[in-house]
Amino acid sequence: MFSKACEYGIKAAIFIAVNSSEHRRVSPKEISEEIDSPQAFTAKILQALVRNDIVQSVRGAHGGFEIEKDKIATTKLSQIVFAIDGDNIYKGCGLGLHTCDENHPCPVHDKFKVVREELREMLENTTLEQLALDIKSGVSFLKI
Amino acid sequence: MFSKACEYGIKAAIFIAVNSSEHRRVSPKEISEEIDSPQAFTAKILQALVRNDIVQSVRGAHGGFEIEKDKIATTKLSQIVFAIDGDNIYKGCGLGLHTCDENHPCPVHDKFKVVREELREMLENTTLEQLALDIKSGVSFLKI
DNA sequence: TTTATTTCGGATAAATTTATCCTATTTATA
DNA sequence: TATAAATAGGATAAATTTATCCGAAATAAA
Repeated sequence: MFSKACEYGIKAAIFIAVNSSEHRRVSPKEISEEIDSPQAFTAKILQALVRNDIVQSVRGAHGGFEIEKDKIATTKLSQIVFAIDGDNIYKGCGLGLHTCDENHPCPVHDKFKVVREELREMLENTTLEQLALDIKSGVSFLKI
Repeated sequence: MFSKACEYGIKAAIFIAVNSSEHRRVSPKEISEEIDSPQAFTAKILQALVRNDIVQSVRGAHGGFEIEKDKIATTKLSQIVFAIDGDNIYKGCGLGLHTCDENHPCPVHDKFKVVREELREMLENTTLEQLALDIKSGVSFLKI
């Protein structure tokens, strides 16, 4: 469904959010350990999140990654997915046609529309804050 | 969402179904032209569909690919997807956790469940016949 | 100002997916 | 039985995704 990069990106953002809410910056090393992902690759994905203004980075000693408090509440899952995988997952044609719309639908266009719409809504209605809260309270998990 | 291989496989199966319903066998060349896919790669995918007993092949002169009439009506989209991509798309964890269930959910487990369920239902309730009929009547399209 | 710490970013490698090529095998028919 | 027409399948290549490595740049603190 999502690329590995996107899976790591989502989990990393959640972990950063959890720690930022407790005023702790975290390093790629810490992040990759907590979300069980390759460190250098995760660092690349973090760069993408920084460029897309989803995560803040602080270079140098005592640096690390963090997310502003307001952003934790306002950032949607869709923004993270978009920053890494683009919007093809909930916008593109299910069978890869270049043009696929009501006038020129692929064979699964109508049936797919429902699923894609459900996915889009889910991504747009889920905030980093909600996901981080469940991790903090031990209701959900980032690895294993 | 689906792999390229899976997209080609679905479109190929629909095209074969359309032609089989008119008692015509089709070749990989014809198929790849009609669904706009690379011929040799498509041929590989057809082999997989044959091995999974979704499509029949007839070797030698006047051979080609076909689908038995009953199978057109009973084959579900889910079977084609399963034969090529497996069931990870609607069974696996959205964030790639090895274990992800009610007892040990990933952060998006509950929210994802709805989408995955919708997808699974769609794939299991859509038959090749339905898709082929829309192509025959010019309501939907296999390329462009 | 030097040093230690930390992210940034380019180069490269490994793995997987997508795609091509060529020969073997099968089958109908002349 | 020979030939032509087809699919099967192995080997290989190209493209993309995933992953690693290392030096450059930035920053806090000694």
